[in-house]
Order: sequence, then C-alpha cells, then structure tokens
Amino acid sequence: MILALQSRLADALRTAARDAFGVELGAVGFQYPPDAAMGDLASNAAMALARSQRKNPKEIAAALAERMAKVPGVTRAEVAGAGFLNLFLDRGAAVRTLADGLQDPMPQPPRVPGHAIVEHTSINPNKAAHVGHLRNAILGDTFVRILRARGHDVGVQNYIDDTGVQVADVVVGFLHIENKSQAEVAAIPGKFDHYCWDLYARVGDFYAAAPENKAKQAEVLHAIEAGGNEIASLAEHVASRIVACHLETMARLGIRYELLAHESDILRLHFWNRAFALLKDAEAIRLVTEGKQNGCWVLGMGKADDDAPGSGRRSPGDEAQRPEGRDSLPARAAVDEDKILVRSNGTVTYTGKDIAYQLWKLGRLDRDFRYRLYRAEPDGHRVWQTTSGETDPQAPRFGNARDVYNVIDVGQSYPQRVVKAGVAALGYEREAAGTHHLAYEKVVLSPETARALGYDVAEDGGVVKVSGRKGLGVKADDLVDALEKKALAEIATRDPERDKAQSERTAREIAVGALRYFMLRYGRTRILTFDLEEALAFTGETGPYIQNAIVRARNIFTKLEAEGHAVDVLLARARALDLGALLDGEEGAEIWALALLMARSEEVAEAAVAAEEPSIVARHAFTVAQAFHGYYQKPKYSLLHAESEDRRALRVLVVDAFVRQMSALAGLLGIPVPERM
RNA sequence: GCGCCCGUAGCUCAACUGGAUAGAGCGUCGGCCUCCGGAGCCGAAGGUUGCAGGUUCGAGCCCUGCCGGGCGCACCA
Repeated sequence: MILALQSRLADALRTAARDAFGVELGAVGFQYPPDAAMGDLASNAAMALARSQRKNPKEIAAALAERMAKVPGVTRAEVAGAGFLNLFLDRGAAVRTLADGLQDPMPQPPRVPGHAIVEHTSINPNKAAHVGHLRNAILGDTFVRILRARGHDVGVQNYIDDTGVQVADVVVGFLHIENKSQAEVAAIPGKFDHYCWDLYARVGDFYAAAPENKAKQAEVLHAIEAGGNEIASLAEHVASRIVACHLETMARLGIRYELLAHESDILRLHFWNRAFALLKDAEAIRLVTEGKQNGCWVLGMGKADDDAPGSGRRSPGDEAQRPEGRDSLPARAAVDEDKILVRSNGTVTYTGKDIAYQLWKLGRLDRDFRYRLYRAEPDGHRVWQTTSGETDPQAPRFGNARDVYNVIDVGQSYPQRVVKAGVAALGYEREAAGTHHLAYEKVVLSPETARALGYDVAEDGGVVKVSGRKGLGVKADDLVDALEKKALAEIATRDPERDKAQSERTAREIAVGALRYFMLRYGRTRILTFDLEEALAFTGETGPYIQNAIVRARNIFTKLEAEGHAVDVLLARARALDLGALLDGEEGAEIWALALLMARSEEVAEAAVAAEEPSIVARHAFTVAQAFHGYYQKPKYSLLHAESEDRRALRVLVVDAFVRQMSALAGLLGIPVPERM
C-alpha cells in the first residue's frame, strides 16, 4: 500500500517542483522522519535542489510544502530541520486503504519480465552438510521467496559436483582405507552423509601418511572422469546417496529445488567444447605463445576501474584495443591479469567449465541438458535432474534466464568475476549484467562453541574455521536436532498437557524459525561467528519471537469468539467506523505508527531485491513484531475489556492486519507459524 | 605488491546507500502476572562510530593517508 501512495506523492512532488521552479526532479524517494510527531513521510528534494537553484533549501521546501499540502491524502506539509519537507497523511483514509487491502497483505505485483535462476546449496556430495552450507541454502531460499513475492519468475537450481576431487577422496577412503566393495558400501546403515563426514576426515591423514596414498586420488579421479568402470560406479553411488541426504536435511528447513544440475552431465554433453568454440570465434580468448603461460588459452582480465568487468563499456574482441601503454608500464605484465581457461595440456580449468555452465543458464550456449524426474512430492512439486541419457518429454524448460543469482561464498569472488568477464567478452552485455554473485561470508565457530564440541582452541581463544576436510564443524542435522530437542523441552514445561505428536510438530516449527532467522539476521558480507548458545536462543531478536507474536495475536481472536464476540461482525463494524476520529489521541497515534510500519513490507521486500540482501526483510519482520508486542501488551488496549464496541472493532482491525502482514513476512523468510506455542 | 570484506555500547549486530537526537538483541541493574499467553512488556546504565586530514548545508556512510583483523590474486576443484 505504501508503494502506491509513495509513487502518487512522488508524482505530485515532481509537479510541484515543475510549477514552482520549472525543474524536473530525478528519482524521488521518501524517508521516514525519526519521530512520528514530525510527520509520516519526508522528502529531501529541497536540499538536493538548493545547489542548482542557488536558493536557501528552506525557501524551496516552503514553496513545495505549499503545493503538497493541497494533494489529496495529505493533511499537512511542513518544513523542518535544514530543509526537509515533512508530509502528514490523512490517517483515516490511509488506514482504510490498508483495511481494504487486508485480504491480500502483500499483493502480487505485476510480473517482472524474464526468467530468473537462483543457484544455491551446491554442496560437494561427499559428506554431511554443515552450518556454512546452511547459511548458503537459507540465504538462497529466502532470496527466492522474496523475488517471487516481488513478481519474479524464479527457478531454483542445486549444482552437484559429482565428479570432483572431493567425491574422489571419499571413494579413496572406501577403497583403500576401508577396503569396501560397492555392495558393502551400499549396506552401510544409518545416516550415510554422517558416515562419510568421518571417513573424509580420515582420508586427509591417509594422504599425509605416504606419497603413494596421495597418488590414489588422481587414479580414482581419472577413473571417475573416464566412466564405465567400477570406481565410477561407486562414485556415482556415493554422490547420489549423499545428495539424497542433503535434500532431506534441507527439506527439514522448507528448502527445495526445481533442478539438480550435475557436473558429470556438463562433461558428458561437452558443454565446454561448445563454449570453447564460441569464445574462440569471438576472439574472446587467446592462445599464449610465450612466457609462463605458453600453450594456454587465457581470458583477458583487464583491470576494470569501474565496478565489474564487462558491465557495459567493453565490447567483444576488445582485447586488442586495451589502452595503449598499459603493456609497456613497468612491472605490470599482462600475464598477471589473464586467467587460464585451458591448460597447456589441453584440459579445461574449473573456471572454464563454469563459464560454459553460466552460458547455458543464460540461454547462450546453444546446447542443452537432458532431463529426467528425480522426485515428485506429495503436494505436486517436482524435482528434476539433468542426465546425459534419454530426456523426458514431460520435462519443463530450464535455463534461458535473464538474471542468474549464484549463491557462492565470497572466497569465490575472483572466479565469479572471471565468469562474468567471459560472458561479457562474447559480447553479451545484458547477460553479463544479469550475472549476479550473491556472495556471503563464511561461518566460523566461536571459541566457546568449538570448545564445547571438543576441539582444541588456541589459548588466545580466537574463532575456529569450519573445515570439512578436518571434520571440524557443526553438522546441519545435529544443529536442527539440538534445536528441536530444546524446543520440545520448552514446550513440556509450558504446556505439559499437550499431546506428543502436536508438541513435536510445534518443536520442529520453532526449530526452523529459530535457525532460519539466526542465519538471516546478519548482513551477508559479514563473517558469521556461530555460537551454539546464541543459535539456540528463543528469546530476544529471534525467529520464535516473531512466531510468538503471531500466535498470541491469533489467540486473542480465539478468546474473543469464546467470550461471544464474533470477529467477522467486529471486522464489518470496523469498516464502517469513522477512523479519522478514532485515530486521534494516544492509542490512535500508536495504531497509526504500527499501520505505517506494516504498510512498508512491500517496500522493504523491494529494497531487499535491489540490494540482494535478505537480512533487510528479516530485520523488518522483527521490528514489526516488536512494535505489535509493545501495543498489544498494554492492558488499556484490551480487546476483551474494550470500553466500547467501536474501540473493540478498531482493535480487531489492527490485530487482524497484524496477523496477515506478519504471516506474509514470515512466509518470505520461510519461518513457519505454529498453531500454538 | 594488487584487489575485496570488516572495524560502531562489555558482547553480537543495525543504521532505509549522504539526512534530523547513531538504534536493537544479549549481558548488567530496577520494575510489571487478582489485568486478552511472561518465548512478553516498561525503565536505567552503557558511544570521541579504529586514528588523522579532506569534500559540503549536512559524514558512521564519500575521498586521501595511516593502524588493526580476515579473505582472494593456481596450468587445485
């Protein structure tokens, strides 16, 4: 609601500026004054105009205020501070608009043209998922939810590197440490990914023990790449079984995918050959004939002095037109700037393959995967996987995206920049601009948590890096288990009568809410110090706080009904009220502030998309819940003991609006709302 | 050496991308259940925004130089 209003007011402001000064305002944005008493919306347009108009900002603001005061929906316009233009809205009209839109708290905006792909999770299929992987998946999944709410058509892909060294390492473990056959591996009971977690850690020691052990790695890797042998078959078994484990772990958190894209299919369908040809034809890459990189095909990585390479200024085949003199600058050899895509032995690097994959995502590879159904879920959701065998004619179309969001840790920034540069070097400017790296920082363990897990911590008590290679870290499943157990214990003390099945279900919902909020509350470029105590907290700025706000609000309605007050009758009464009169006074001011805050959800979601930052929505959700708790807690605003039916109706309107808005926000964050807590 | 991220209350983090009195949670201290659910609410203490300059009506945010921490810059994946 606030977005529509803002855009109407922005138009009015543009008109006012035109009338008064004959100037066109650029982008008009509104801020929110620090104190509600100062106004509902603020514009700093006057201060921006001060320079060009050579006038005092206050004078300009006064001229604008005079015109804005006459705009419908605005009751007052004031000049404040250094030249802010503060607008007071017609509360009755605004709240009524909000009330009318109640049926749909977060209306679906017009559909954004083009398809978007979000790739996330993408865990090496050789061990259990840990907290770092959770950050990736929760970040990606939440971003998908937000994009969809803002009208984007989004497909979710999970990349499976089933032919890499990490899988090979575990296979080495099975073959040369445990001497197991594939049948014996298949017979391993229990959580297979947890089993491999431990085995993988042992492989590191195995390699360190003797050089001939390390040689097994290359042996196994080659067998896997060649395919059609027992080792490759074992690798396939390991990878597919672990992928199933990962999907199960993620499903516990409400995370799922449309497509599982396999590295092995990229190899077997020769995506790189195609990309290589395209790059050569466009002269986007060149063969080095001397020096250190002799015999390699490289992609020029000219240091862009603006944001990202290929963001618009370079055109294809631009390599020959680099600024003259750069190569002649002392101590700046071209080789330092170029990225090898094909080694002198003719094999392709990881980054090279990634360019091919990215081109496919963008619909510019001119080659496609084949697809088969991986799983159809009870609710009808279908998970597909790539294959190099027969394709299923029922399969939907994947790829051809206008925007691709790769959720990958920040350590991969350089290779991701190379991928973007590769796309740009082919002349695909728009596609390069649509290539987004949703980078996030790593997760480390706090010294206390590391100690609690039995790891050695240096005396100075620094943080401990999570390391799959060393088996160091917190497994995702173990964390969710711990959260569920704690929630269950909490429920048992609060509501001992509750039956077991319902308690367990609620415990699961609380665990998911707590974990998802914990992973989302920090900005993604910040290193997340994982502390078990904090992650297990259910009070304060947490998911359960948000859940509790909704549960309590809904509970009021149950109570009202039980006392003989029909909620729908009260809601109907509320619609006929003279809101303008009721919204004066102390309670009116509180309701108004709450309404204005709730109305911002769309705006906040849009900001999260623009900034590619889900934490913005998470924090907003907490702020709204907090504002509601503050209002609701006051006995004088009781619904059961209201001083008049009109007051009761007004409060029902507020609580109903809150439940709907807050539920919508929880949905954006993937935080489930329990029936009871 | 070059590039990126981070430095804000005792701790963990915000600050709507240059706006008004820098805000939350945790922790500490003090209040609130004859009053719709206390996983809650109200209040207090706690800040030279790493340091020094600069830009302008205005800087936690932009520029320059330092200091401190982390990560990249592979013919590894």
